[in-house]
Amino acid sequence: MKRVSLKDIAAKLGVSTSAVSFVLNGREKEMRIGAKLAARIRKAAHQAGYTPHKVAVSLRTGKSKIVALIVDDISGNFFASLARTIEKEIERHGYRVFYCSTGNQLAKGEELIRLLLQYQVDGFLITPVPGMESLIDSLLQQKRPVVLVDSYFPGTKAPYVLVDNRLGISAAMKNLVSGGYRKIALVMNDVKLVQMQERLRGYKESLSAAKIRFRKDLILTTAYGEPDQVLVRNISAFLKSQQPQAVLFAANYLGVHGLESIHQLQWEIPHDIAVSCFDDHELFQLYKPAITAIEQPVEEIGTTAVQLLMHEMGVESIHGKKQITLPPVLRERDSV
Amino acid sequence: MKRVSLKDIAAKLGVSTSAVSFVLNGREKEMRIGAKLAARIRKAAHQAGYTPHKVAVSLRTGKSKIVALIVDDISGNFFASLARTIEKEIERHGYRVFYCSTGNQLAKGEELIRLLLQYQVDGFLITPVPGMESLIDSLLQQKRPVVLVDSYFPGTKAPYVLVDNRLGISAAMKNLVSGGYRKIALVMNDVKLVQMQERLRGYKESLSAAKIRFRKDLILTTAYGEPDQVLVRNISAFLKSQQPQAVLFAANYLGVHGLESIHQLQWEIPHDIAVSCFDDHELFQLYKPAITAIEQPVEEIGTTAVQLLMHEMGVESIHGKKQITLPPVLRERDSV
DNA sequence: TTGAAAGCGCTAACAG
DNA sequence: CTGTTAGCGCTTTCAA
Repeated sequence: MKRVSLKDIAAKLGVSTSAVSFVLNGREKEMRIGAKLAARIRKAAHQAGYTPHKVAVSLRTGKSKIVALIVDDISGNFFASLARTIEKEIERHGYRVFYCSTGNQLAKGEELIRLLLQYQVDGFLITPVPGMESLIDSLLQQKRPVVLVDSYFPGTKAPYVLVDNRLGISAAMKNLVSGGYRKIALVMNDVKLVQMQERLRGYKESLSAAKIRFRKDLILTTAYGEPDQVLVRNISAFLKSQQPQAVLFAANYLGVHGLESIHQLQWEIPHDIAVSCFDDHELFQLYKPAITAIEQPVEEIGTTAVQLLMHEMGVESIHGKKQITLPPVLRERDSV
Repeated sequence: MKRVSLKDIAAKLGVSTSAVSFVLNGREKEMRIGAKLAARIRKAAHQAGYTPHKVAVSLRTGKSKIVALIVDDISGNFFASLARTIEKEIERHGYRVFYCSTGNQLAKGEELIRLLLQYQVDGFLITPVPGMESLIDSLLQQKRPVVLVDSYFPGTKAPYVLVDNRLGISAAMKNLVSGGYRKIALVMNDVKLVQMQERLRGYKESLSAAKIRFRKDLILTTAYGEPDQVLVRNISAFLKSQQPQAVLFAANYLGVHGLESIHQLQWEIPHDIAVSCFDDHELFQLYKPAITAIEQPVEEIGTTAVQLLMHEMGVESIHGKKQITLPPVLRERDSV
């Protein structure tokens, strides 16, 4: 039982393939094909169970109706929710999503993009990592539709959408300060991404707004990618030596491991130390006590990213800014 | 700046496209093309930055070097780890993975498979859900390479790989029984999948092995997909009315929510109730007390699945059984 | 040893 | 109003 092709059904009806093609693409007016012929074609196609051969269409048109979502870690928490809303949103526009992860390796990112280009993907949704800058620029130069998600490069021309990192940290800090905490530590990582810088900036600004002196030794910068064990140990040592009244984790994986550190130190939350974290995590609601966190508006990020991309691909035009930051939500719980 | 095509480089060298094609595919011997010509061709292709047009190749050969991984929930925990190992393993064989989720809707699964077939994917890795049976059978009939992961249909001809569910539950039960618990409740769900049945069977067998009478009222069967709130409430009510000495959760999401129920009841683990769970979760290590769980050998499942699929695709031949169950690992922690 | 040529299935310019 | 035809870029058979 072979596939039925356009040609097959054209032959059966004794009409030309082009007639069939146009009708089936709903463009019969352009060819001014008679209504009864159109009906016959549609009926025959349906009866034969015809479905277009996407690969052939793609080869012919240079389009694939596929967009790629490239993240650095497909098993991450943020990705999981993002993927879902993006998929749903993209489907509404008749596209499909191809998920890819670079596993935090730049080389793999390049390779991946080359490959995706070979597969004729129509657009890219990318959560950029350091060093990807030139790659993305070259995509831009080739006029490929690209939208950056969750981060961006300063000065980039690419549209992007991400949470307002500074605002998020400010909200968390305000919450801490109004709780009476003044010796507030920050645990961040050394990833050279805008969002980390913004979070640090938010921290500093909040301190000065609260007239608290900034102390460099209250900041721990961990190496990204170091083994969990080491991370936990480092955070423990840091907290032990600094004895802060409160600690703000600048990423959810830092918070998750930080909790472990605090547990090892046998400190009670919030009695011995208050805890707050940027980016929420399933665990934080369930933890005893529940951990206060800043939640990213993942859904909104997803839908906005798709909208921007559709605009870039000329599918749907939107007005207004193409570089967007969205407000986060402070989830006050029991750890402060 | 246009793509360079095979033809371009053939034209530049004044040779035929077929010569170029054969050389670039490393099949020059078959055509017995001269070594110096081959070298020239390779050099020119490299200089021109030639990369084959995958879509054209796919159209011509009917192959795409893409394998689809279809799961019901892409944001699930199990998927995350599975995806990573599968991706790594598949790449070793020169293939790519296309991740897809059906969102637990059968209709979407069908649609998805049709689509993937249109894109010429070469093989399928599927975590089956009830009702998918006929879909998978039809794939099998079309001689499409398919490997089932994490579940299977009784009597299916398709190769599959999954954890030994019965063994896992037995290990957990033995652990519980040897801890002196005799009134052991089981919280499961109503999904009509082999693995749930196997878990139930493991539970019953373990009871009789320990000479404990099976009591139907010690089993709670929750509706899959009911809202979290409801689930938590149901588990609370169940535990409260049955007052078991220990509870075994048959899936990790049940465990996670069960923990919440226990917390609401203000019961102390393991003092008031011992807890064990099938399928580990990040949370269980961090929870206080840490929760004993049966860990699935996800990596092994992934690599085995890929191996089986490669065999099905005729890429690599393996011997031995094609329907495989792998032993789980009991992670003893503090909740028993 | 090499090259010409026939398509894979579809679209779209062009000619009736 | 409708049909012919020329490819998209590549593989592979067949002839030279």
